[in-house]
Amino acid sequence: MKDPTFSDRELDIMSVLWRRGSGSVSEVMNALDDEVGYTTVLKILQILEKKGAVRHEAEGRAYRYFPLVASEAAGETALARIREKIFGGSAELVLAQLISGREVSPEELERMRWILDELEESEP
Amino acid sequence: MKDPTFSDRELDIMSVLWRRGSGSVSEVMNALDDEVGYTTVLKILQILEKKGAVRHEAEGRAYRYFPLVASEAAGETALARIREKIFGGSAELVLAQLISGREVSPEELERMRWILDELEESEP
DNA sequence: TCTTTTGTACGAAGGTGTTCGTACAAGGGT
DNA sequence: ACCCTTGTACGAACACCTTCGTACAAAAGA
Repeated sequence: MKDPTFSDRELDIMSVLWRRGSGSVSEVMNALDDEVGYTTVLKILQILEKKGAVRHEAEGRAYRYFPLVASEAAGETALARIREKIFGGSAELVLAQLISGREVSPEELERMRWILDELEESEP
Repeated sequence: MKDPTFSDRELDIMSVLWRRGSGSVSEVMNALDDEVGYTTVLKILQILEKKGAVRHEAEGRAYRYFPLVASEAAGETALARIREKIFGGSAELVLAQLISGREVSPEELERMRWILDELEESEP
């Protein structure tokens, strides 16, 4: 699946699968923030399956769904679009927006510096 | 307009207005990457106007459209969603994805460090 | 065994996004 | 005066997303 993109509800459901690793229909339904009917969740999982974003295995009488698209791949696509269309292609502006208006712990800040350090080492 | 979100084509068009500051229908149409009919662009601008995302002024016989929603506001909404749903709420992971697989110039890297430095100063 | 529960499959309805055709108005050029 | 260009307005068509009702199957409980 190239350049994976997801609609709002699809993303909600993929998000559950990424967090938990897998999920039955009822597990996913209960993990969602909004109240969504059982058959609605099932339907969207079937749509995601047709798209190649998830697969399922039988588990007793029910199905267990697994993500096939990695969250990083979805993140790359989504982030690239935002950077390009909203921030004029500037990664700095994305970073600025990312940390503005939220408290970032010193530990997290440390780790973010570290990420930048690593980049510098690999690419001199 | 609270928590501004835009569909694909709407975002394309807002992006043009953000970059250029304003645009007539034909200016926007020509600035788009895809080939889109004149009346399609007009229609979407009218929809954006009804939503309160743009306004227009008469300019001769034509209209000139101006963005009312700031790109930062759209960016905040979009980025928050991605961080939450795709990266499990982690800003570090967003940063990691942001710089992975693209060359980042030393100057840009410097400026990104500087953004983190500034945050530390303001929030000790 | 009969009923209830738990599950999948599928179709239909309603909403939104996207596209363009067509209609119509105003100016410019000849 | 008459067309051609350039512009807005609007409706219709089509696709996709989201939701759920209904149908049906299988297992569990009475």
